[in-house]
Amino acid sequence: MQYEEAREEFIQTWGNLATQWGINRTMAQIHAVLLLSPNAMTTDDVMEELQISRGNANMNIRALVDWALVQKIYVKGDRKEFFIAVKDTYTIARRIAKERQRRELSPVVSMLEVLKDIDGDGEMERELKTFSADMYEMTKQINSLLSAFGDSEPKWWKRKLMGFLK
Amino acid sequence: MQYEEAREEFIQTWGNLATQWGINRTMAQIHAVLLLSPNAMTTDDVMEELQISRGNANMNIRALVDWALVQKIYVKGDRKEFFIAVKDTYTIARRIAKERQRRELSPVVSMLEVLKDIDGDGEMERELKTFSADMYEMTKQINSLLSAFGDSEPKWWKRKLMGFLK
DNA sequence: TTTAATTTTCAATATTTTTTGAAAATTGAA
DNA sequence: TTCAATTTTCAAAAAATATTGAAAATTAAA
Repeated sequence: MQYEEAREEFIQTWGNLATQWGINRTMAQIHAVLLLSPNAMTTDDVMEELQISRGNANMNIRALVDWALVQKIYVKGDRKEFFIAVKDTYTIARRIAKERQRRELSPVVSMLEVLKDIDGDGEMERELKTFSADMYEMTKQINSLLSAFGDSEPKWWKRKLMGFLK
Repeated sequence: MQYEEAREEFIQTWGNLATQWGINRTMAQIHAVLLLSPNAMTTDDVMEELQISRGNANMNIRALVDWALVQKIYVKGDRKEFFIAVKDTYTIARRIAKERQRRELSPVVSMLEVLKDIDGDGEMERELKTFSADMYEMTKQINSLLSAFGDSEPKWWKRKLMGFLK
C-alpha cells in the first residue's frame, strides 16, 4: 500500500469514528493529520491540508488543545502558533477516556444520585428506585475503573490489562 | 423529589447522553421509557408517552430490538406487538459495549491492520508505521477486554472489577 | 379468500449541527 | 504608542441528521 493512500485511509477512518462519538469529524481529522505529521503545524498548514476554513480550523484545534490531545508550541522568530499532537497511544487513550468520563459518565452519576431517593412506594416508584440503585452501583464501578486508568502510568496499565486477560 | 419529576429527569438525561454517543435522542428516550415501565408497552403507548410519530417510534423501537436492549412480546388475544426492556444493568452495559465495539473499535482494528505494512522508509512513512503499530497493540487489548466483558456473566465481571480496583 | 388492524417504508419536511468567512479582538515588533 | 500579523468570534449559509405522516405492505381473524 502506498503512503498517500494509507494516510488518507487513516484520516478518513479516524473522522468517521469520531462522528459515532459525538465528536465532530473535522476535529478528529485534524487530530489525525497532526498525529501523522513529524513536525509541528500551523493553523494555515491544517487549513491547506484538509481544505477547511480558518474559523473551523481554529475552533477545532482549540478543542483538541482543551482535550490535551494537542499542544501549542511557540517557535522563536515566528509570530505564528504551532501545534503538535501527543503521540503516545496510552496517553491519548487516557485523555480521551478522561474527557468522555467527564462528559458522559458524570451526568449519569449525578442524575442517579438524585433519583435514588424519590417519594412514594407504588409499583412505578419502586421500578425507578430499583433501577436507579442498580445503575448507580455499576456506573460508580465503571467510573472508578476509568479513574484508575486515567491516573496511572502506561506501564502499570499494560501490566494490569495483561493480568486481567490471562 | 416527586416521581414525575424524577422520571422526566431520567428520560431527558438518558436522551442527552445518547446524542454524545452518536445514538439518536429518541432511541434513548424510548429506551428510558421502557426501562421505567413495569409493564410491556405498545408502539402506540410509546408514541403517546413521548409525543412522537408512528414512523419514528417504529424505527427506533426496532433499533433497540436490534441492539438486544428491548424484547418483542406477543400477548395472546392481542394483535398488537408489545415491548419490554431488559432491566439487568450489567446485561444492558454488556450489550451496549458489544454494539459499540462492533461499530467503533472494529473499523479501527481493520484499518490499523492494513496500515502496518505500507511501502517506503522515509520520515513520514516511519511516523505512520510506528503510530499504527502502537495503536494496533493497544486497540487489540481494549478489544480483548471488551470481548471478555461481553462473553462473561455479571457475577464474574463484578468480581473481576472488584479485584481490579482493590 | 376478504378485510380490517397493524407494521413498515420512505419522500418530503423540520431540526440540529457544522462550516464559512469577514469583522472584531488580540498580539507583539518596531 | 502605532500597526500589521495573527487569532478569535459569531451570524449566516450549508450540510447532515432526525422526524413526520400517509401510502404500501404485512398480518391474522373471520
